[in-house]
Amino acid sequence: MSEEHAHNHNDCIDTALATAETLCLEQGQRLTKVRRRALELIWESHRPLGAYQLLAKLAEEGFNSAPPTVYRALDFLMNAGLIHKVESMNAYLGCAHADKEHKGYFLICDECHNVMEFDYQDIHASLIAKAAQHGFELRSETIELTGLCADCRGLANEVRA
Amino acid sequence: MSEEHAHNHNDCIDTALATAETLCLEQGQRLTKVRRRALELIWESHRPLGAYQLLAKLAEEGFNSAPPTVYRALDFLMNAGLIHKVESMNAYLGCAHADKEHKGYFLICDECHNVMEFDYQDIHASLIAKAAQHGFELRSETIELTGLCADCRGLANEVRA
DNA sequence: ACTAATTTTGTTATGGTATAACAAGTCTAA
DNA sequence: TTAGACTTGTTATACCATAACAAAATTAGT
Ligand SMILES: [Zn+2]
Ligand SMILES: [Zn+2]
Ligand SMILES: [Zn+2]
Ligand SMILES: [Zn+2]
Repeated sequence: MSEEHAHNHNDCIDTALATAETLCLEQGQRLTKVRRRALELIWESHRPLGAYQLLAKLAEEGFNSAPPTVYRALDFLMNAGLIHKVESMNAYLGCAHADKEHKGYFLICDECHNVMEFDYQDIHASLIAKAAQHGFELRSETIELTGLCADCRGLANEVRA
Repeated sequence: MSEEHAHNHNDCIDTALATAETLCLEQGQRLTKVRRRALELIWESHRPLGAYQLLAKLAEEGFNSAPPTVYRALDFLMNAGLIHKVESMNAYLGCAHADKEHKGYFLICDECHNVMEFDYQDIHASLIAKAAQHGFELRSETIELTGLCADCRGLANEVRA
């Protein structure tokens, strides 16, 4: 995860939360305490967080501990475009580009479990074209790639050079 | 699902089972009764089948009705490359190209729930390249597209013309 | 401020997906 | 034939997600 490596992750969190505030304000959505805290907790790392892991963290802090609490927060955050669900992991990840309309394409490290979101217009266009060849009208895309990230390959320097 | 439309689906099943027999023989794997029947049941349609749906069908036919029965069969069939898991649906689909090394790329119809598997070397190459740009070594790909198939758009004729 | 409508949260219950752990049976090859 | 490997049976449990309805809080109109 070279882009995310050796960075001040507090910046990630601060930016994400500031973006969330702005977006919710613009769209007349309410970023309530539990929603805001859920988003912060998801952003604690670049690893996707399971719904029940999140629920446990929220419960520790005095929030209600029944599943609907966390799924409601997750639904809200997903609808607002502030997080993505990683289908292959049944887990949730903060979105770093919430202010731009986009699909979530993910690179998932099998070793450290960090996930990098990437955007790739070329692939998106290719997929639309490919689907059209089959008479298929594309609506949504789940693109989740796994493998080894740069750090886990020990190649961070070479690659970034 | 224009390619799959108006076809004799028994051919799909027969071909899939014959391929399974051959592959298992070649690889010294045992296609036992429950595994074989599970594969047939998954191939009953081009719609992915949930593990518990499959379990119910097997149970009706006198197979053991505990979850490990079905998950073991599914694990076997997936390892043998005879089926794929559709992650975004938590469901399993017969693979029509089990004899070729490939990734499963899927077009999933939101309306009729049929799934078409497609292969797309260009996209595969693009993804490897894109991953490499991030220092990432690709191991597996989950590509699941949803939308409307040709039949459900009522465009089968135009597209196939 | 008062009230009604809307949204959010609390609560209980249930359904759907998947695996751990260990025992028993079956197949295969020496 | 017997040991080892593989497969299946069985019980229990963990994890993921939603339905349904009640209560509380927020918002908007008066
Ligand atoms: Zn970060
Ligand atoms: Zn890694
Ligand atoms: Zn068919
Ligand atoms: Zn369709």
